[in-house]
Amino acid sequence: MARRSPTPPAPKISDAEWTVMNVFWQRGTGTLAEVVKDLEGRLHWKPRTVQSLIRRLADKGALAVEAVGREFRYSPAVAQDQCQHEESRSFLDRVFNGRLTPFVAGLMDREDVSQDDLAALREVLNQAEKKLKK
Amino acid sequence: MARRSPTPPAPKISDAEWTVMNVFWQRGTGTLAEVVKDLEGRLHWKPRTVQSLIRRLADKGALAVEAVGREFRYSPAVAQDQCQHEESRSFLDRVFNGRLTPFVAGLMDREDVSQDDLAALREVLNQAEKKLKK
DNA sequence: ATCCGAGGATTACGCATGTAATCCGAATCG
DNA sequence: CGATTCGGATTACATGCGTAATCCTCGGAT
Repeated sequence: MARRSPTPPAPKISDAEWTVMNVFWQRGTGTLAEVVKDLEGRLHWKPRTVQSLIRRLADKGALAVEAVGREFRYSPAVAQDQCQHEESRSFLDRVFNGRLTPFVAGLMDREDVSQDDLAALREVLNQAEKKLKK
Repeated sequence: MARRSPTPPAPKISDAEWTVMNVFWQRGTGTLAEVVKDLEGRLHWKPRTVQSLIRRLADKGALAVEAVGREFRYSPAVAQDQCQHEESRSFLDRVFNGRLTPFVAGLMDREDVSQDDLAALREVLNQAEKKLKK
């Protein structure tokens, strides 16, 4: 499996920060209060904690900040795809020596996958094959 | 995709520690010197660094220690499969909201996959399907 | 007997992370 | 107007991590 060299690497996002970025990628944009709202229930985090994470993300350039009146509105400054891909690569390299197949096989072995998932995966493989042939 | 509940969770292994554990899982067992030898060239690490990592892994129960004369011989105390699976789960949950298909699709989209890999993956899917039916 | 070198034990040290608290100023509620 | 509240800025603080250095001791080379 070969690598292509894409855009410059996105900032490194920590575990907790991923939780926050996921909210932004889903909403597109948001204020502190909105994000806190989105997270509450699922998470025990105090608003201060969320604010800290947002700040760190802004500092490392993962979130863009726009002043709106008294407060700030944040939006993702990095593409979800790219971050996901970089994480995927580093995960595969670290844990599976870079190889995708053993990863998938391991999951299939230890978890139950639905027929639907299987079908979706087959379709993904077909698309990949088509791309290859082109 | 459902989860099964397996054995008690393995100790959490950091990035650098994965590098070391991979060596042990491959060799089966090893002394400090052996591991240092295995790593040199690929890595800039000083032997002291390797020793620190081994110690931490032993402390957290990922390596078993057996005294052999003056030195120690270490071996994995946790199964590679299990660690890989736990990492896989936490990675998928964090980055892909737990879903395997988008992960695979993303990789296929941004990297080139060989025919061989595609075939191997199809085979994995077939096995999973067979398991499902049973 | 002596010195050296390898390993183990202990210690280091700066940066990242998770998880906030405190301080401050503006808007808001009464 | 005074008190409360909310967001931003600054600060906190234990723990983990990456990456070693020091110190000590034993077994081997000279």
